[in-house]
Amino acid sequence: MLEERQNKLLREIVESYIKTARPVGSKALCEKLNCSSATIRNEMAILEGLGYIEKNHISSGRVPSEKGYKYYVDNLMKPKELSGEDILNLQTIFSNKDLQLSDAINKCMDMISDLTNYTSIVLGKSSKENLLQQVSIIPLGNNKVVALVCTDKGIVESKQFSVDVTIDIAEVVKTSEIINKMLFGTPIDEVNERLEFEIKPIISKQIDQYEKVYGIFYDAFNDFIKNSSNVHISGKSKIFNQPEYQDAKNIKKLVNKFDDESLIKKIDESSDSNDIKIYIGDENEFDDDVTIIKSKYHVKGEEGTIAIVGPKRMEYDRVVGLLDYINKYIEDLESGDSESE
Amino acid sequence: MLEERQNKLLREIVESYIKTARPVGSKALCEKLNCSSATIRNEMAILEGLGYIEKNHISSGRVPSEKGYKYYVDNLMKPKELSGEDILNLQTIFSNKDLQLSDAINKCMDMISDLTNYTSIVLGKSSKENLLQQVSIIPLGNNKVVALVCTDKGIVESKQFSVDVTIDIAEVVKTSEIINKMLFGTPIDEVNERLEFEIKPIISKQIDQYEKVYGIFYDAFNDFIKNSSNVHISGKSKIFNQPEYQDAKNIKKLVNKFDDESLIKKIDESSDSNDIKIYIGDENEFDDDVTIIKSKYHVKGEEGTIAIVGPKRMEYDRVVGLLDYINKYIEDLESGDSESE
DNA sequence: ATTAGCACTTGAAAAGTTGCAGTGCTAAAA
DNA sequence: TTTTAGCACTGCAACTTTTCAAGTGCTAAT
Repeated sequence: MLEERQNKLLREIVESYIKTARPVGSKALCEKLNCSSATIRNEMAILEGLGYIEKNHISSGRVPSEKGYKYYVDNLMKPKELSGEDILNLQTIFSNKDLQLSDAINKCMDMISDLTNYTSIVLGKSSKENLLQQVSIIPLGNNKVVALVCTDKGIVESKQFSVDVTIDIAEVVKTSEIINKMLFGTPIDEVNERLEFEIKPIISKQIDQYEKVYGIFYDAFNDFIKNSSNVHISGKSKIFNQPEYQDAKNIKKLVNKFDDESLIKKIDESSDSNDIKIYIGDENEFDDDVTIIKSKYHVKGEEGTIAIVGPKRMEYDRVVGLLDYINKYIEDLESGDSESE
Repeated sequence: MLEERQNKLLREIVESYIKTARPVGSKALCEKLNCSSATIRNEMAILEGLGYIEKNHISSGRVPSEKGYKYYVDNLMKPKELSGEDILNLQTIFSNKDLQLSDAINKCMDMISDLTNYTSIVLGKSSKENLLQQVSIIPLGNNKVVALVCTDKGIVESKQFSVDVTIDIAEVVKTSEIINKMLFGTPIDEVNERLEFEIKPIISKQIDQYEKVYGIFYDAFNDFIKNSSNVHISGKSKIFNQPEYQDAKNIKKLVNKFDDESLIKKIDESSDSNDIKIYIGDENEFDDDVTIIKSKYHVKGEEGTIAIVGPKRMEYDRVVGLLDYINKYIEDLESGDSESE
């Protein structure tokens, strides 16, 4: 732990750098700390020795190191109260009852991205905790059918199949009825197992070509699990308004990363707690030059991660404040269950 | 129309510039045209006078103007034959019968984007020519239902509703049955009209709270029409490998445009013909500095636009060749209807 | 422990230097 | 009439040099 004055100094350096993106010199801080620039230089030398701040070159001002940012967010920063306007905006989005929750979250993140000039990401995973409500077969004619899977949370995925001419579509429908009767309420990610061990033996006796019919349902459920993780990114280009993205190389590097869906999906927060987590620079897997602030949400069987991607020189207090607010809102939803028209 | 040698000269200039992205000088073309650099300079002066080529500055080589590119694509260029490898790749994608057509098109465009380092866009509109196959109501409990709409082409959209406690869900289901009986086969964009004038009078007699029940279906169909235009962009960042995107400003400008969905949707080709259309620079609404090559596809009730976005200095012959191939394939599908496992 | 003062360092911006790739024009050759 | 060789000229791009401001560390005095 640092001394009082060092804390204050570090905070001033971090906040000034966040605001201006320019290295901070000793003179600029005289007033704030009520002492001379020489004193500040001495203290700075200490902070630098401890690794909290850095120089770009020998005669430049100081810039926070990753360790410095970390110390700042852990010890010096307080989440910022939202402005009345921000609160109003967010409430407007949430109060729109026509939006499904996931859409409301997406809209919020759009707004945050707009407000902050950072990029925001929502990684929703809807398959977990979803229970099979109903599987339906809709015949289209021309030997095609649509199989659709609906869960108790109202999430629907559909898949089209061309069925072999040798198969009687009535038998496919019959199978769907058996599945509905026997597997209703099964967690969606366990359905295929039960399909194999419980349903297959039954239909093998009643239905010709049961292997092929089985395949249709197997594929449909598989598809559900695969597709139901969805990604929403807002303001991919917002972050490029930040002064660290002035040259082509940095921009391209990041554009490429935003374009790489598998990389984006890795942002998914693995921890269970709903706390806000901050990953600065090297601490995140996505990109060394950014900070990612994430938090998880769980609500009514949907879960996911919301994340803000910004430069390391990010307005930590503000972003944490915003995410705090959203989290609290979602939690209220979950517990209060204040659902009515 | 230009003279023979001028045609040849312009073609060489355009193709050289496309290949190298460097202004073309007179010396470099001596061999190709079998004459001295002085002669070429004279001809160049004429082409410049006519507006087909330009100089960046007084002592630089020549660069094609937009008019020059246009003349090139209209008069000088021949679509390039695809390499065996390209054909193989495309066929592999199309031969995968598990993919719905729209997915296959998306995959193709992904591939083209990879192959060419341009960005490709698919704007699908699936609502047109789609006929109502079935509307289903799946009750979820907790006074919620999912309404889903399926068309004869197998396209499904679903929407969740909280139904008023005063409404009997059985009546909602009953309404869905009436709709299925009466409106089966109705073009999806006409359903809501018939819903109002044919269904509403009927249910008004049979069902309590028919206004609210009506609203559910009305919203569901509306949603279908709204959501069923989908956008697929591949290789948003590919185009930045092109040498014209070396500086931050250009990149940001384009990143912003790719991020603006409403702008992307405007790319939708309005003409009816399936021809390949080329919009160079100012000719397109998207961005002055790019060329967009588009074509429309219609197949089995799905229609849409595929587009390639590249620098004006684009390999026109190759891209046109690729799109030609895809178009031809889609047309075959439509007429031949070669559908079997 | 703090501060004033000073020599020193560095990068960024401005100004200057050079060479090259390409031009237009003229006059001669075909 | 068309083509070509030759030459003076131009502008950029890349490189070097100059200048300047901002900031530092260290020393000695407070």
